[in-house]
Amino acid sequence: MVVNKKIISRFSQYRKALIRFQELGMVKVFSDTLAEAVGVTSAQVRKDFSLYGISGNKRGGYQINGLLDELQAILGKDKIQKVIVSGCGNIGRALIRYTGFEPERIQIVAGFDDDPSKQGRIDALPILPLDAMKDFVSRNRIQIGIIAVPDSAAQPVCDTMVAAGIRGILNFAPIRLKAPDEVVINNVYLQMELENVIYFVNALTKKPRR
Amino acid sequence: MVVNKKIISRFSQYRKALIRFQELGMVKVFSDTLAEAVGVTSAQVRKDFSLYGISGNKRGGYQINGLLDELQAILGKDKIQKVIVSGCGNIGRALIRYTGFEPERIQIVAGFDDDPSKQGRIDALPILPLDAMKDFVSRNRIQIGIIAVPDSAAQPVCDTMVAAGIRGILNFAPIRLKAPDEVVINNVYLQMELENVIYFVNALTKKPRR
DNA sequence: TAGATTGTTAATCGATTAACAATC
DNA sequence: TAGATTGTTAATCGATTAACAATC
Repeated sequence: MVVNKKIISRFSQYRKALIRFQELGMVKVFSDTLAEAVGVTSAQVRKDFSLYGISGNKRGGYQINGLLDELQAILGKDKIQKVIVSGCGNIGRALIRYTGFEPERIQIVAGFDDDPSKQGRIDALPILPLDAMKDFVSRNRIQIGIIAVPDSAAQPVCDTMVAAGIRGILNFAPIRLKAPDEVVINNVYLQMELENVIYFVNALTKKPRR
Repeated sequence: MVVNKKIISRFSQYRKALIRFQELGMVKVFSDTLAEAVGVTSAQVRKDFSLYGISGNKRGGYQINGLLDELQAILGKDKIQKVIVSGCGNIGRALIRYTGFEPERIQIVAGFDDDPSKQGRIDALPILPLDAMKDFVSRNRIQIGIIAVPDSAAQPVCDTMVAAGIRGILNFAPIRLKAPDEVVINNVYLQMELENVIYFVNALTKKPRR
């Protein structure tokens, strides 16, 4: 992968901050202001932008409107992104019902689960057996999938997704998935994130200063 | 913060891999083998261990048992970690019901939500109003909290947690929380993780090679 | 002993930041 | 014009890796 994951995360955060600024009626912004809002240095902001050929005005900062357009395009916000979810247990169902995606133009269009008791519909969203994935994905030209199944099912589900034509996966199973290089995989390891917090809390309480 | 977040994440992963190895009946392991399982270099593994004073045998690798004990201690697995969840909507409820925490000795002991329709119990777990947090936290000596409330409520809930004595927070709200330096905050920005996948999928499909 | 693996040092790599010339 | 901010280069910082002496 050529570009860094972190710069894209920052773009997401810049975007969020800019939307807030815009709502406050602001029209332009300095690298300094944006940096502060996101918690990075102003050099970082300017570097990031220049790396993507985004330029401002030498003394007037950046036009929020134009800047947002550029970021939207980079992040693929210019069109609605359709996503499927595999595994409709606790996490899967929460994601399906999660209201934070819609305003970001991310739309979950179907769930998949082989447990018949979960098939049918969740809030108007069809929940289908895994068998139906390939057909559904190609028919609707889906590129992105979320894996929210238990450990043991994660790799086979991943294989099914890849075979169905999915190009990018957000994985919640605490497993390192094997997939061809051209498939993008991003892992969200919940226990690990929590363990991280626990470690640092323990570390700080043990040696109070240092 | 003195130590790096990434090394702790790797410790979590080493630990998981070692448990798998142990289940396979393995007794000792080489840095090479462990590295492969986690997807890092063997130098990384040895460096990480030596940084924490963990040593192996010059020709016999590492004893899995002893290694696990050390990692458990570092990660705070030597005792059960009690955690509270604030916000019992989609995400909060999913975390409460999530079965992946228990085997990791992470125990969610209460939920908090000011919506009376959510108060009561979820699967035997008490769901209380935020008012009750301070008392509950100090009585049960809780140090860790999860924030799974909508944007606008996140900062006040964070303040409540800090006031109640919480030392570490795992935050799911797409917001940068403000808290005193000694409070550890780890953010899980779900939209951002998905946006990352979307970006790289788009980037790869646009310029197929490079 | 010969061979293999650790532990650590030094080299490399990449990302962040400081600094400043260009310029509006 | 004087002042302020961008865009970029060079310096710094930190993390990863290569390499190898120590040693079991």
